[in-house]
Amino acid sequence: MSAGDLEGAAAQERLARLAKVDELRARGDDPYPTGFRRTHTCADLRREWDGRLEAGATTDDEVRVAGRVMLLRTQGRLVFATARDGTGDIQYFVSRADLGPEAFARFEHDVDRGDWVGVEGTVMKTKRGELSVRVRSYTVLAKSLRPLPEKWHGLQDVDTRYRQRYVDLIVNADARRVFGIRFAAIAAMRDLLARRGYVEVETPVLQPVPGGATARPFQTHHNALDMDLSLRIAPELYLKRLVVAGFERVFEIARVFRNEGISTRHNPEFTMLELYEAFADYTDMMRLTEDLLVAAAQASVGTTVVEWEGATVDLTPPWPRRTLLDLVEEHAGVAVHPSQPVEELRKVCDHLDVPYEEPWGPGKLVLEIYEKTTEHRIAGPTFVLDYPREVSPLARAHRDDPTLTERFELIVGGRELANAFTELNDPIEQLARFEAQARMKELGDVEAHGVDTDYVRALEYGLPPTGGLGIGVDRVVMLLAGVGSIREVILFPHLRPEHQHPRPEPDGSGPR
RNA sequence: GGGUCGCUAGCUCAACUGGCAGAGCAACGGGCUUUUAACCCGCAGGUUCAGGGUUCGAGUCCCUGGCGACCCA
Repeated sequence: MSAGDLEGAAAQERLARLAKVDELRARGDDPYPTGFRRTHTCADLRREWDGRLEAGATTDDEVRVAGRVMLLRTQGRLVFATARDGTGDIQYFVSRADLGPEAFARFEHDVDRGDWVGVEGTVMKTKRGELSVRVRSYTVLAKSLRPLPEKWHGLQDVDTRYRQRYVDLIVNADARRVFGIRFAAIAAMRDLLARRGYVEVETPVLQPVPGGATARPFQTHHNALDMDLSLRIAPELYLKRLVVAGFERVFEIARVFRNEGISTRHNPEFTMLELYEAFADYTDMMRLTEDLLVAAAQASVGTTVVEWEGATVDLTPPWPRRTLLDLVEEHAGVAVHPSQPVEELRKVCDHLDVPYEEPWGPGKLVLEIYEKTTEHRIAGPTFVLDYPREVSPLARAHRDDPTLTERFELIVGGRELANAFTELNDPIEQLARFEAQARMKELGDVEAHGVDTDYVRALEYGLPPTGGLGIGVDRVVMLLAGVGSIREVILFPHLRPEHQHPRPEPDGSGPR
């Protein structure tokens, strides 16, 4: 990699560090050696010695540790360096008396903040009580060429934080905290499902008929087969094929792709936990949702009461269960039902200032009224039950009302965190639902569900009664970490290209 | 898609109503044997996001564009 992105002082500094690389090599020291055998991590050192050494104590305990130099304090013939590894940090106590004048001068000159440095020495505690390694010899393990951001304020520029997440993670403890929560939450959910006998599976990302959600897919092309494929918008239809196959409990932590705008709530690729359980229905899925989120919260933040977007969210179960229609009546002040004629519902929309489109049937109109007037006001956690059948092409009709489905969404802070239903397992009805979606697609709905005839064929072999659940992992992590933007919980979020200078048009008018 | 705000040294930020582009950290040179964002002295570092315009004079005002943040749809 060239330094084409560096100018001025930064380029100068990089050249100075490259000169140090050359000097190391000239002396026979590899600035990028093959390895370093360490005896302890920083956490090991603190665990074994921190409690039993007094300030000023020295030992003969030999250790080898390695870390990135995060802070350097030189004090005449002493250097104090704070080094950090994956477990924590430790101070290197570097003394001219211990190293000898030549090696000491080399250390002062060679080592910059940001370098990876391994040391060999003895464990001690300074007069001020800081556990340290008294360094007898050191090895540069990886010479850094670029300076780290300011040591106190860290890296603040959000654009750079996302583009160079590695730097963000080096210098910003809060970024490390957020991703620690993410990894712990995912591990906890995976563990809980494994303990309950769920099998983790992998299903196709490249799909000929993207299904399982209403969303625009990314299109791609397989050259050898000369066929168009889509990146999956959900793993749902493949996971249910596996339930047909006899896997009674399956799940996948699936990266899915939706060709939509980018915002604080949307990234074009995000992570869903989807699971299916034979002989369960959506009420079982509610209990499982509670169990999963409580496990994730306890494992990652140690509590089920969290602060999010200025509100306190109490995840202690059970969570309220409210029907969508009741909630609309409560928040919009109108009783609606998908059995009403379209004309009546359009009048309600006009009254509530909810825009609608010509092809929408009563179910879609009811959903739109809910989303525009009610959903964002639900603090939650609340299970919103019984969505209209017209907008739920994969969910089983409600046992008490055929215009509705046995489906819920979990809403917290006005946002959908999970979506679940008693699965539709009647192949004839599924085909009819697909065909209704296909008609919507013909009328211009780019998000309408495609007809997956192989999925219908699978259903014809018999899908047992099944409950299914999808959890928006990124949004759950946002909740647990208390952050407002999905970009804060995705390691490498999508951004526009970094360097894009306007290219003058031939007529001189510039880009549009 | 619309609106508001932002972009100044590698990083974090100043620069009043249009009037000499600055500080701290980092770097570089020097001092300092118990520091914790160490400290002290010195030195260097700029296409003020890009392009155009107004003006005696633009970081600052206007226009176009880029990137980002926030709000709305």
